[in-house]
Order: sequence, then C-alpha cells, then structure tokens
Amino acid sequence: MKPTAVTWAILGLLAEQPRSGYDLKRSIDRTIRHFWAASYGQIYPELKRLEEAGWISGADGGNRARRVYRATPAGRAALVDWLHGEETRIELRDESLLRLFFADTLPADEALGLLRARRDGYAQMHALLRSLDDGSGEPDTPFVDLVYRWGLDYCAWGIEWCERQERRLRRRS
Amino acid sequence: MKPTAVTWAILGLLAEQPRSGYDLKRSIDRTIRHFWAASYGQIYPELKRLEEAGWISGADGGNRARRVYRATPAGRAALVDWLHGEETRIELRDESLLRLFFADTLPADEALGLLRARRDGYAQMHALLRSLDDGSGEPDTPFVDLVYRWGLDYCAWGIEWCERQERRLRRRS
DNA sequence: TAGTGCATGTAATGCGTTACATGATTTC
DNA sequence: GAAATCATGTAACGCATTACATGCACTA
Repeated sequence: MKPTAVTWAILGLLAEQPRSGYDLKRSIDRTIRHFWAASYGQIYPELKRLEEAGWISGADGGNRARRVYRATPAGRAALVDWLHGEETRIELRDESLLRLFFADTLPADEALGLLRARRDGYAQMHALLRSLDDGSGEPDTPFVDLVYRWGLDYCAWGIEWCERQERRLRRRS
Repeated sequence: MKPTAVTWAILGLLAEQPRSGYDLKRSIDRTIRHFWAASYGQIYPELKRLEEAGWISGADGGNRARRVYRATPAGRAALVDWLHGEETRIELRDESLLRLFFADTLPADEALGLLRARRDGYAQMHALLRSLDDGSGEPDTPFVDLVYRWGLDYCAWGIEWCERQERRLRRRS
C-alpha cells in the first residue's frame, strides 16, 4: 500500500465519520476540492486499496446498494503518522499566472485586461466559497474552519493585489 | 495540434528569444516553474509537435549538437490568440492545506505545529524567489516583473496569515 | 411509467515525472 | 585525463480526468 494524496483525503474524511464512495465525493466537492480535487475514478479504486490494507472497513449499509466505509484503528494511526510527516513544500500550478507572464506581447490595455480577468477569477471563487457556508449545519471544527478561512482570505487578498497592481501599472503608462 | 499548458510556456519563451530545449528547461526553472513546472519529458516531445505544427522552427546552431528553435509568425499569432482566450478559473492543489484540514485529529499544540510548518514553507519559497533576483541581468519586462512580484507578495501574505491565525487559535485555547 | 437522482464502477485517455541512456565539450 | 556540465532524448510508470455503462428507488 503506497499512499498518495487522495489516500489521506479519503482516510481523513472516513476518520471523521463513516461514508459511502458517493458521500465521499460529495463531501470532497464541498470542502477539500477547492485545494485538492478528486474524481470517482480515483475514489472507488482507492477505497478498495484502503480496505485491502486494512485501513478502512466497508459494510453494506442501509437500503439501496450502498457500501459504507469507516476508518479502522490502523487507519487512524496511519493518518496521524502522515500528519506528523515530512515538511511542507509549497507547489503551485496556476495557468492564469502563466498568461500574465507572457502578457508583455500584448498592447498595454489588453495586458491589463488579463490582470482584470485574474481579479474576476478570484472574485468568482470567493463568491463560490461564500455560498458554501449557508449558515445551517453544525459549526466546523477549528482547523476545518481555518482552511475555509484560508480560501476566503486568499481570494480577498488576490482581488486586492490585482487591483493594486492594475493601479500601479496604469500610473506608469 | 492540440495545445496544452506546456505548449504556451514553450511558445511564449521562444517568442521572446530563440532557445534550445536545454535552454528552455533552464529558463523555465528560473521563472515559470514557480507556478507551472515542466520536465524534459514534456519539453522535447512538445518541441517536435510544435515544429510539425509550424509554430516554431528549429535549426542546428552553434557548436555542439544543439538545436535552436524560434517562434514563427504563425506561432506568435497562436500565442496571442491564447492570451485573448477563455476566462480564468482559479484551480489549486496544495497538500499542506490538506494536512491542515485534518489537523483536528491531533492534540492542539501539534496541530499548531502544522500551521507553523506551513508558515515555514512559505518562508522557504520566499527566500528561494528572492535569491533568483541577483540584481545583475537586465530588468524584466513589466508583466514578467509583475508575476515575480506576485510570488514574493503571495509568500509574504502567507507568512503573515499563518502567524495571525496561530495567534488567534492560541488565544482561544 | 417516466424521469430524476442515488449509487457504483471501469476503460480510455492524457498529462507529467522519474529514471535511464548517450555522448560531446569545457575546465581544472 | 578526470570531472563537471552541456545537451538530447526515450521508456516506464503513476496520477487524474472524462466518458461511459449499469441499475435501483423514489416521486410526480
């Protein structure tokens, strides 16, 4: 069992509460997905691998043909090991920055348009994140809340940054 | 010819000045790589595809066995089209956030350690970016400089954010 | 009884990294 | 002449998405 990032995403959610593959996908889409996406094509095979490794156990549950998994003690231990694991390397992948990087080829006003588009991208994501917190539902645990705040704050920062830079570049031209 | 992100990275650099595959890799590692990495395994096959498409042309240059490519007019046109292209969707992939997200499983002080580790990750990347600007070399064009600033500012923001949140969480506990 | 959403899964494909193979040239 | 670096490339592998296939259950 060679763990990958999706391993921990699934195991972490199952440690919190038992879920089916379908539920996992929905939970991920509401939360984790904004900094780490996962698709069915990863989730279902990974559930099998995790069960073989003894880190989760599945049981046919409820009506329908749904199989509900829960984290085993061994799984919880592995999760905690990972949390203690190697240091953090910040890695980015941001196509919008790639575009900005080459914007010097364009006339000045079109180049500024790209900066504006980036700003709008941030605004859109900010709106999406805000819409996830409908106020109902129980309040999040501290670190789940922390990561949610990160998303909001990051977008807010990004919007301001783009606006500030746009003003700066306009002043010089 | 179905373009992908690495297509534009290469084409953009070649539009600026002619380079070999090896030079491209080095340029990418100094600049683009901080928000969009690329490996030889992508670069060399992509150079072939780009040449077949007529977007770049290669010539055996200099001494050694080096092949130097330059963007053709068709390539430049394609690049500009891409720059004008679809709107920007912000997509993230950040394993450190994934860890933070599950930190509630840990005792409070260890969880705060993860936040500190993230801060240190930002600090490390900030130092790396600063080290790239040795002051020598000609000054960057406006948008190349803009993206460089983004990296620095993002790291600075990230450091502050982590420190602020650490203080906040300590106050509550 | 037709449609929608629940639920599970796989196959094909594409993107990207790593590791390896090869050899020339410069520098010490 | 040994080491470092320049330089090009490929094969194997792994990770992830997309699209598709299947069928049940609820509801209008």
